[in-house]
Amino acid sequence: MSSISARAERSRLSAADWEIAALDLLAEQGVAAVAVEPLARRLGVTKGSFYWHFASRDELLEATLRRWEEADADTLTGQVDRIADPRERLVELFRRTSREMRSHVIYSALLKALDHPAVRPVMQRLSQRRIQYLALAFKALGLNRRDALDRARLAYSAYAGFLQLSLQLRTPRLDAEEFDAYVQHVVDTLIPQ
Amino acid sequence: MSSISARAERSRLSAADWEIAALDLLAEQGVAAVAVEPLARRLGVTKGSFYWHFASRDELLEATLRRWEEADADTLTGQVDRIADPRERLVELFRRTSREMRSHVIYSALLKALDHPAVRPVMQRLSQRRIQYLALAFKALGLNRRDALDRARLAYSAYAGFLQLSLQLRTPRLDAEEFDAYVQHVVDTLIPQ
DNA sequence: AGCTGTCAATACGCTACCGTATGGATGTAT
DNA sequence: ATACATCCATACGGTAGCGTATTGACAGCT
Repeated sequence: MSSISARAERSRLSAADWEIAALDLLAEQGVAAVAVEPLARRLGVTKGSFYWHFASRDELLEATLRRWEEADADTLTGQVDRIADPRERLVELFRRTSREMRSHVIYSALLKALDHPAVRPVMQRLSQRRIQYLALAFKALGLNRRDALDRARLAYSAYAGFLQLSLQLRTPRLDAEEFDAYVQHVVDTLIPQ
Repeated sequence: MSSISARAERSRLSAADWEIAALDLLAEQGVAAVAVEPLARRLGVTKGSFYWHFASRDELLEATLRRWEEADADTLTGQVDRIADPRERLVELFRRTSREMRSHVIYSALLKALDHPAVRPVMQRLSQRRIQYLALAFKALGLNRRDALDRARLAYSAYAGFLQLSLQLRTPRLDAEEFDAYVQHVVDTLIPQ
């Protein structure tokens, strides 16, 4: 029998469940799509549940971004930090960055919501950290302070811009081979020696 | 006398007036802010007027983008086309691009709305044209087809990314001197010789 | 003076979302 | 078995925007 309810099996939800679902939605449809009622529909509950876990939509957004920043944010640099040779480390960072995906989708979605007061500070911190990391790496390659910082800005801008262009614009998609060639070109152009 | 109405002097409006106002709003607050009722308030009329000139909000958006694409879009390349030396032409293009402003604000706002069906095709055409232009310029500098196209993609990505980062993120703002130095660094890094 | 076309005001219904209030269901401890 | 805390449903009121229908104001022409 049991017309108990549409969604059986799923037990009750925690705040974390909402945050994870919010991040999924964010990745798929952007910050604006992270709305209470759509999320509730997606989770098979009503917003009566939501407002038990969170005080407001903004609180959810902030929690979601916090979670993302802590967990997902800088796994990449961690992965290459053990590479001793500075040039190899940079090259490998570029390579890995070019293959990561989900993280970039979210980053790109957040890039489109920089006017939102909950998003901007997160992205400011993140960009700052990453640019500093790059600047350090370029300094290790022999560039002076000035050039290293400028090169880091350039590389990071190229990264952000490419994301927008390829993920959002769906410009004539590069196939795998073209893409690898492009990454190689970027490496050759932006990394000294 | 005359409590005739709040807004006196202003005569009646044309479709073009609405498009221009829409572009202003777009530059200031992004695509989402181009909404009928706020626009009407701003123009000191009600939407009764709007729906005489346009069938829908989308029609306004498309008209506005068309206007922008035709008028504002590629004035820059036109300005440098007469420079004979290919390297000087590219350098000058970079320099001028770095000083233009309003056009970039709009471009950057549109970059954040690439998921909108009225926006994407415009930006696709524009990016395509600009990347092709850059690729040609790099070929004139002696790069082979492959490298020229990749370099064009890289330069254009750096442009788009920098816009997002500096206009939207309000990252520790570069002052004029730092900015000029950065542009010079970009020129030195991306333009061969 | 009256007609007609152009632009605008008002009033309305509709959708999608936010947030609140209140009560119901279910598990766990006693 | 009862009591409490936890999680959820339902129903409500509010805002902001879209789009429509109807009527009004005014200018130019005849």
